[in-house]
Amino acid sequence: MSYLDELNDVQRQAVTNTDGPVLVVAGPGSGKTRVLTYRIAHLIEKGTAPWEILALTFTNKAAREMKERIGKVVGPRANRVWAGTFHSIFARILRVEAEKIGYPSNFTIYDSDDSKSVIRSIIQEMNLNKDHYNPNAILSRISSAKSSLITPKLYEKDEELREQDRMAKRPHLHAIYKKYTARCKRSGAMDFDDLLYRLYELFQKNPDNVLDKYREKFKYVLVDEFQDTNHLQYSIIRKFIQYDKSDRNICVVGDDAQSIYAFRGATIQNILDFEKDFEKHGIKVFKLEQNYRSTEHIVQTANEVIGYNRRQIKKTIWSDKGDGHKIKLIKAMTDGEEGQRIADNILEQKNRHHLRNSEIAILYRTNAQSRVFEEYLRRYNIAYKIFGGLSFYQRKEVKDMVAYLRLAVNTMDEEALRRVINYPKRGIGKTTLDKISTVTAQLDKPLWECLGRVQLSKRALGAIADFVAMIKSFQKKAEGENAYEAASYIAKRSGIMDELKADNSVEGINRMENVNALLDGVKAFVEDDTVIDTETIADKSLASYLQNIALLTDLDTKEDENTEYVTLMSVHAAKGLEFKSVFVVGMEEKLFPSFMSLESQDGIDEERRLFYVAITRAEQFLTLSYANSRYRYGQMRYNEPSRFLQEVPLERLEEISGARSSFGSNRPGFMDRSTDNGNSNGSSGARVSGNFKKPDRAVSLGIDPKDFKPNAPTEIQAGMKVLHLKFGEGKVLSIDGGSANRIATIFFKNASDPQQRKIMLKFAKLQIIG
DNA sequence: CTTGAACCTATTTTT
DNA sequence: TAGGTTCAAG
Repeated sequence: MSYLDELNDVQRQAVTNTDGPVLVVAGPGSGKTRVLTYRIAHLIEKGTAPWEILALTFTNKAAREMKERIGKVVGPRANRVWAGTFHSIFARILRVEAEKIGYPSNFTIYDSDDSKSVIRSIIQEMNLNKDHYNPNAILSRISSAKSSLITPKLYEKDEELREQDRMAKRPHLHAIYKKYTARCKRSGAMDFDDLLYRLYELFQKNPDNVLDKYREKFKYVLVDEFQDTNHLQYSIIRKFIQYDKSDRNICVVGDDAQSIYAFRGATIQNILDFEKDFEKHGIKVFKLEQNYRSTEHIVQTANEVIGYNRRQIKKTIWSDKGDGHKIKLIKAMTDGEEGQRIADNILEQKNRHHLRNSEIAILYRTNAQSRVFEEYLRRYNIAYKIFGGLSFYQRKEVKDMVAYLRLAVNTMDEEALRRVINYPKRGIGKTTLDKISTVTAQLDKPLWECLGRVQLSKRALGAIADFVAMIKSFQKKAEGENAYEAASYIAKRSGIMDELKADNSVEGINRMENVNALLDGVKAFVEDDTVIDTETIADKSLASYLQNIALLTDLDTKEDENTEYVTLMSVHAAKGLEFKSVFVVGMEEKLFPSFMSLESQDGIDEERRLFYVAITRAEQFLTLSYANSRYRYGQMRYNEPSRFLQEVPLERLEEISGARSSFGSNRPGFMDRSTDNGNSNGSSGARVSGNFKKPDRAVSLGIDPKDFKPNAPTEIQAGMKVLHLKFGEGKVLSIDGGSANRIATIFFKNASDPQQRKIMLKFAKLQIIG
């Protein structure tokens, strides 16, 4: 079996030890996916039927990738492996079994916006103080309750939780949880957590011995990114595998150091528990410690940094790729300067090291940071792509359209109903809706069923009757026609199309295009005949379409034909990816680590793991940067450099950038490393000295801004001597680019690294001096 | 019931 | 800053 030759010793062990419980601890870049996929391929080669294998991942992308790579070894059989995200696999099982626990099989899946909206309306209904009852906080509280298998009843009885809520001035949280649950149920809806929780409930109650069916079906279970599983997910996994006569063929793969979703209930406790739970059953542990991705400077920096965390599984990640390039640190005065300097460096790397755009990534802690980088990359004419932010399916117009589709499939879907009952405007306003809501709350029936039972004005009654008739016609279409026929009918008849057509603003046209794109997507769904996964029947109904998109995110939209762009994304989003050159920006206290994490050691530890993830994305070049000041919420804020910067080994750091001289000493602002042994972290507040205000560069160059009179951009020509406020005197070496976008390459004799800079004349202020 | 203007509030987020 | 929500007047 040739694929086994592509593995190192430990990897091969992890692949061929197929029976019994296995834990694979896999460092970054250690070939984790390869092990997982080859293990599955190996199982199939040795005679296991693909559909007897269950492989759980966290992202659609990971699942897709896995199937692809299995396919390369075993061929199209790979498609019949039950490989998918926790949510999608469980949803698939629930579609079949939901009625056993009182849900319709065509249940709606609520995304977190829907969940929040439910919570908002409950808060309103209960007349609670909005200042203390923040939907985000409440949802996360409910979510973690579910993830810990705490039902509303248990929550009510749990004094500790209740006390926490009282302390946070939201004593009625348990009541909200209860109502929320009831409301989802009467809407025939499951939120993301329910897809897990209801499956657990199903297995726990075990009607018709449904659990046995799945235990027998799945002979082998594999879990990717095990460190990101929560208690609930592990409980379900145990249901599948941990019982009397089980062979316990389970393999989990994970890295405790890369656990960055604790804020969503993930717990590395699961890894520790796993070892304990399967101790008696001959658990085998394999550690993948060789990093095939990065150079030693990068790997050792990562090792050093993560060493500051408490509690971790012992492992030594190493690389045989040689030292490579040192890690760069860029110090900037402002966020704007940071943006420019990063763009400068990207340009330089492209020139000097011949990197392509696609080999470069800028990673930040928060999505809001992308703006400045966008600005400068655009100026420099470097193609880039921003990931994250609002996804296609979260756009208002798309959600509106989808809400109609959802309603046509499941009229119990209250969130969809509320969303569109008066959009486009049809005279069913707040007052009417309030009256209906009151009745709904009394009867505890789906809102849809209450529409006819409310005392209302003639006008309102008429409007509602029209609306109901319309939705019923949609329902008929959804049942009788394929998804595209139904959807395009609904788009027209609902009035959405007319509403959008009427708006001729740029945004309006954009919205129209988005709805059309959605319809195109439906069409593609109907026409697409590729088999996505096992036993997928050619169900082209609207219901089937909705099931398909509910669990898709942004990344489903097909890749741009042009892939030559610099990647901009949050560190979270970068997990699992790799780039030749990585810029980790905004390395400042209160930003990275985030201010929300500063209160607890656990919080800091998680941020550090996040930093670890960021570092280990880089193959050859790693650049860190921070700014002394940046705009936040429209206000200038001063931040100290991130504590994590002090944890980067000095000897692996390259002192660079024009800023060096203005700092004076070797590592200005950082206290001597020896006084900080990593255990005294808690009281770090005063550790970083405040000497970060650089003298104004212009002043230090001896130029008085008053004497500086910049010339018009068009006057600048190659060969001229010019003066720049920041960089001082320089010589224009060449000029590229068209009239409006002329870029000058200028050599500044007094600037340090890089002395040669490309400057967009349109924006630059240069004075000709000769 | 609809509209516009003041008002408020901000992490990360595989699903 | 930017966006969403809320509130008071049409």
